[in-house]
Amino acid sequence: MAFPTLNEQMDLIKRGVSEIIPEADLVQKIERSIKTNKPLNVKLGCDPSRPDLHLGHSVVLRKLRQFQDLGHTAILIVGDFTGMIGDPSGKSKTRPSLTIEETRKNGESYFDQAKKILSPNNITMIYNSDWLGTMSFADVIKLASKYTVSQMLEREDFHTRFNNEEPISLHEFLYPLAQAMDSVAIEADVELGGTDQKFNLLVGRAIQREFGKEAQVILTMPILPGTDGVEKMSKSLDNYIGISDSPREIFGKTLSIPDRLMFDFFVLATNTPNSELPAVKTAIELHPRDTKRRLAKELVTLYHNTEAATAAEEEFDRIFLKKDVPDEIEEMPYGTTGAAVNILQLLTEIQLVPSKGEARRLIEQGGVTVNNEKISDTKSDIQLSGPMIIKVGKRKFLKIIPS
RNA sequence: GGGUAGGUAGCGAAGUGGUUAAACGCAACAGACUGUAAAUCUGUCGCCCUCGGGCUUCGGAGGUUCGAAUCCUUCCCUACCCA
Repeated sequence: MAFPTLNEQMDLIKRGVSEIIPEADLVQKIERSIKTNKPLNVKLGCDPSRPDLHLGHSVVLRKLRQFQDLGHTAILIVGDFTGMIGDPSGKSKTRPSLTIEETRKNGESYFDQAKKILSPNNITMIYNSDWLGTMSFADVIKLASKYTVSQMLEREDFHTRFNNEEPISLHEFLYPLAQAMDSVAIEADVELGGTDQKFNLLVGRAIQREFGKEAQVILTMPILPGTDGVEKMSKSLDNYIGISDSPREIFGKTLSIPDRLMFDFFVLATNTPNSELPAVKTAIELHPRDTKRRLAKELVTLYHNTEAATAAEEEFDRIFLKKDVPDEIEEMPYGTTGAAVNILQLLTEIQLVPSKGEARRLIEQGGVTVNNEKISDTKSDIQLSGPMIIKVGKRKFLKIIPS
């Protein structure tokens, strides 16, 4: 097959990237690849500690996909071994370690989800226990001898934690080295990662050289902020848009991002062509609401389809503009017909609200309706006369069915 | 092994005997408004209860006191310095 020209490749590769280190090496590698008709090995290590993928992960996966589209080979490394360490990059705390079984299981699920973004044609998935698992303690000592403590402390989070007198476990120093061994093992030409991975990726270059290999080029992508607009998108902060979320959720959550984040989302998380990006920027200024809707629809389309996107938008309007109810509501059998239940008891028993105190607050704040009627008294009793729709806040719905 | 400084609500961070269920910031939630689950404004943000109040929280356990997150003892955890 013929590769696109250098310029075409670089245009696509450079979209949205934070850094390419060093860019000249990348150019050289691509030129050679074109000349010899040999694809580059593009490495992405996936962190199997969190099994659910969201748009944050998609940024770098999408970059990998772009390399695939250019004809290169994607090598997805499931860090089943490094998962036992738990990558502490960008974290202020040591991560909990996983067992190899857990990381394997998460790796499978990661791959399943990544398939929504990656092409199945030119991809290899490998577990790094393949090579890390066969290293002896002597091998590890030898590997560890190739890096110094001061070099490790150059990494920002280590540095900060050290200065703040926070704990750094010894095994955390092994993580970058282990990840570097991955690059040695698969002879990576390029390794992708978030900007928080920069240090680890650079160690890969150094260790590849130590092992007499050509050093990889590193390509870092910006970290996508979460829906709160403050923290990095992550499941534990519940500020994420999952790629397996329902159309309704993707649409709604997207509309909840702050306006200033819109452009980054377009660049990093959608297929909007480079040529259209300037127009998008203008549109954000002129019609922020419509542009955010467009973003939301594009994201739904990406992970579902166009029809789902249209439906999600219609449903959104129905729920939030017309204050109507969604057309599909979760149902739950509850109580017996004819019985009367106190509203606080009802809300906590169906678990729409964690405590009666919170239920009381919500009612006082006017956030609870039953069959579209606002409940204003916390002492109200609800007559269970048939299926009833309970709404709490803006977006929690449940239909209860008395027996 | 010795010494010192720490461990406060989802996070960050005040508070060193009593109007402290615990300032403030972030995040979250509700309402109003709008251009959207944006922005802004208001309110909420330990549990229970009807207002009023009751109960349990500040690493764990015990103690002093009318009264402790705040003082003492002991245990656990972290960092730093010395050996």
